[in-house]
Amino acid sequence: MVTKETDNFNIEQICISGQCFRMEPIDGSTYSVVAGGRYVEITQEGKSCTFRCAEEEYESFWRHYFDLDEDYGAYIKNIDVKDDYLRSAALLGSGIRILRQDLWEMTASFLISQQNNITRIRRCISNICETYGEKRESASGRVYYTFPEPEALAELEEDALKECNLGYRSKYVVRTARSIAYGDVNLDHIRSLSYPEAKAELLKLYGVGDKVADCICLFGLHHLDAFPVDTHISQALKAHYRRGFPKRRYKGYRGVMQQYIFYYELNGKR
DNA sequence: GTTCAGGCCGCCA
DNA sequence: TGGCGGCCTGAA
Repeated sequence: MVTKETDNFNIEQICISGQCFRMEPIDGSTYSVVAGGRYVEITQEGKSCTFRCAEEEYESFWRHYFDLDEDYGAYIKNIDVKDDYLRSAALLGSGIRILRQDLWEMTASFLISQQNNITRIRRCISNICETYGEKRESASGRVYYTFPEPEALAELEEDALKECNLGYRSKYVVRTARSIAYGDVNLDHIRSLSYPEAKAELLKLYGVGDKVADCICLFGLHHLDAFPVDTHISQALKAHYRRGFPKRRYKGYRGVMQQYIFYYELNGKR
């Protein structure tokens, strides 16, 4: 058990922000997270966060995974005081962080995300993990499944993942798994590239377009300059930034602003 | 019953 | 280079 005081960290907001599909509420204030072959339960009460894992595991993995060494308050403080819309969005989603998730898992996940709803995306990924992932048990006795390696999916028929409810996205994931497993695209190499270079390389993957590539860069490579434009963001930009989003002002952390806007659009209009 | 999801591919002008 | 039809499926 590790308990930490946190700023600008809210596990519920992160869960429903839609960047991680393997995080879910267990009860009111406790969430489970599967990442990097690990499992943890997190309980938050105000600023106090309790991670149900050993101190060593928190320090070596989860602290970095949740990007807890970064000062998101500084990003929020830099928001244009005249930009009421962005300030409201950042206020609502001030507990969001850009998680440092696995590159391959993000690639597959955002291939699945296209033209899809978040509820179904979660189910698709859960199905894939339970069918092709590795079954494990946490110290607390909870059974969970890891995300399968590309090699495990590369050998499948292109339509095999329709069994996991992927629909037409099945061949995107299988072909991409092959490209990676057979070395046509090297993820380790991509990790060493700049944002534009990495994006160009990801665009070679079948089923990866401009938007998905940006999501992979933001969530799988932590390139905070990536600014994925989906239907929601596109509509928000039209409504609130007639002359375009001031990307230059937020250079270096545009993706954080994108997440505030995305979260605000989906959860701000109750 | 309809619409529409965190789009992309393939085809056509 | 840009526009458009088609695509699996199931929440809402």
